[in-house]
Amino acid sequence: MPTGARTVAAVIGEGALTFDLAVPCEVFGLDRSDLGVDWYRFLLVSADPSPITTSTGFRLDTPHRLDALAGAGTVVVPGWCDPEVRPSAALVAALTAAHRAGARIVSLCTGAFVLADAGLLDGRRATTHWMYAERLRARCAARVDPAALYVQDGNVFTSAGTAAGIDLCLHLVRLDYGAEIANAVARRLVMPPFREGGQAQYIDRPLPLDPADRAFGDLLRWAVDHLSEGVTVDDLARRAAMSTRTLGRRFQGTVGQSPSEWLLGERVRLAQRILETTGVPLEVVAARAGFGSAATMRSVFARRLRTSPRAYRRTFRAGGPAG
DNA sequence: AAAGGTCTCCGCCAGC
DNA sequence: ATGCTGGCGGAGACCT
Repeated sequence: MPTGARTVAAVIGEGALTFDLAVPCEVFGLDRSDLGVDWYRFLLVSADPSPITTSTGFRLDTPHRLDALAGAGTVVVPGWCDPEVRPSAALVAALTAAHRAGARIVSLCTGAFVLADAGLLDGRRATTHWMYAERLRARCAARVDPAALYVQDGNVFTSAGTAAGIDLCLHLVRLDYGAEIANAVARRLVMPPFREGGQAQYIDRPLPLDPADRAFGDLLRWAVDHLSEGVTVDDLARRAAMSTRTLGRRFQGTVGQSPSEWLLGERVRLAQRILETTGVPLEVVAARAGFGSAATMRSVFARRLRTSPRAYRRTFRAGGPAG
């Protein structure tokens, strides 16, 4: 591992959004030596002459300048004041140099526009706050996914609106220190270690009380109530009296996921609850959550939670580290 | 651990 | 025309 790999630099500028800039400070910048691992070295970097004035109006004197990016293993760009304010040539140069040197480049919310202007998103999958997705598409050659909470494409990471930045930062911790440490940090932040569903569920919808939507809600409730019976996509379609083709489209439009993706997420969520609250054998947990077998549940946990059912139970059953 | 079988997704297109 | 629907089939994910 190259030197400085555990160094995280967050770059802010005039008008920095205070919540966004606080996210990397909180996740990477606090002393967490009590977790028993060598924690990150965190640098708050200003791209503009310091002190800068934040979006909230208070002034912030940052200890580092752009040259600090050179040694960082991870560079985070929190939400920028306004996507129309273009990053300076010096910032673009520092970012591209860091990327060339192998650093992970991370944006939170509208920070994605800075990455776009640096040419780092071209040809990649990316996301940003859903209100800005169209503008980001127009700005660069990225495949913008407005439904994701965060997207990793190689060593370029982007996340959706403000709070999703926490999800992404926890994802980075998970990559660096593993699921248990990431979960411990999540508990400290009083955050779920892994949020299901993407930002589609937070996007404003004009007709929330549409009868069709209510019927859809009933369908989802029915599915959740019958998870242990091994509900399939066909079952859902039959229940909803529509073809699987139409059901798939409705799901994508309403939930932001495919039916099976959603089903799997619900099974995982149920299994998590059973693991947290009972000591029943994993076979029984799998059956109750509607997985075909404990082996299937295990592989789904590995894929979606980056942990095993057993490890999950060990971490979250009764009395983990205090919040 | 690998392979064969099943399920799911999604673009396409025609029908209402 | 417009918009929703649903069958089809290949590709690929997923399960056993």
